[in-house]
Amino acid sequence: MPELPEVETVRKQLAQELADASIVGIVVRDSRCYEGLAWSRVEKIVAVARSGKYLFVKFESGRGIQVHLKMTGRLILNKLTDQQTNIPTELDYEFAPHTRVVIALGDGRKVYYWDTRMFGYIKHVEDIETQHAKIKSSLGPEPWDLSDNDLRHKLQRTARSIKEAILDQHLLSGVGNIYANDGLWLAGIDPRRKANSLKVSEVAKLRQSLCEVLQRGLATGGASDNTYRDLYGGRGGYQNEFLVYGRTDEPCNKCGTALKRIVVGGRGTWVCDLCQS
DNA sequence: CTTTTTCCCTGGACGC
DNA sequence: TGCGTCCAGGGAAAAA
Repeated sequence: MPELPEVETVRKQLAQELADASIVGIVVRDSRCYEGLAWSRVEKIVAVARSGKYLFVKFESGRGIQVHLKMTGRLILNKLTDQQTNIPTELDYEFAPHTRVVIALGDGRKVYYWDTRMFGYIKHVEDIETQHAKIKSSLGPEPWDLSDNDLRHKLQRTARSIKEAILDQHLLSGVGNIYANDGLWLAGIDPRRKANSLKVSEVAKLRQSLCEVLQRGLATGGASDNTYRDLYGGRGGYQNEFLVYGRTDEPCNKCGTALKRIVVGGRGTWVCDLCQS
């Protein structure tokens, strides 16, 4: 599932590949993955931005597209040649059964929106800056963009579990199930604890831990345990170093105790009974 | 305002 | 082998 590190990985790749590029057409193969009016004109791309798990591709005209990959979405670039990279283009997304939207670029390249479960979408908007601002204002800050004290105040206002709280994009943005699980383990905090029961020192430790696991995700190109792939169809590396996520019955990295899978807020949750009490 | 519930989807896992 | 059932899960929207 694409979370902040995965989306940021794609954003960086898009920004590099689409600099000075233009879109000359969009073919919608499944309208459930596309919102907004259809259009056919040349749109020069001027920026690719991200807030939380949302992507914004901004056009010179002021228009743009908002993208959310949700659970299984991928943005895949088919290059005319791939001599600049060692990554083989083994998959042809032109004919892939789950390719939902095809974006044609002015130089002949194509960007494919691929999504099996179709929770994600591309949304075309007339005023991308206003749309970006609107989304951003509805999101909480990313873990490195607020102080320990600010986080503590936010957490004190809710009676939900700490895990549900940090997964709430209105409270904190960018953190999904993978990094929430690993961050809580790194901080030594039980995900079932009430958010407003955390001590000052625990809030600081949690924020620090979330920053750490997100940075690690960024450094490894994200987690490809499931369907996530980067812009070139490649895998990230974070799935090879999950701290607890998905590791049912495997030993805790700190104490060796078998990790357990529980359910918190309806989401799969992995804990070490000894290290997270 | 806060919290809960429902819904959107399909591939893969599982049971018989 | 094959069929039916269950489950994963981000976020919008409605309901409580």
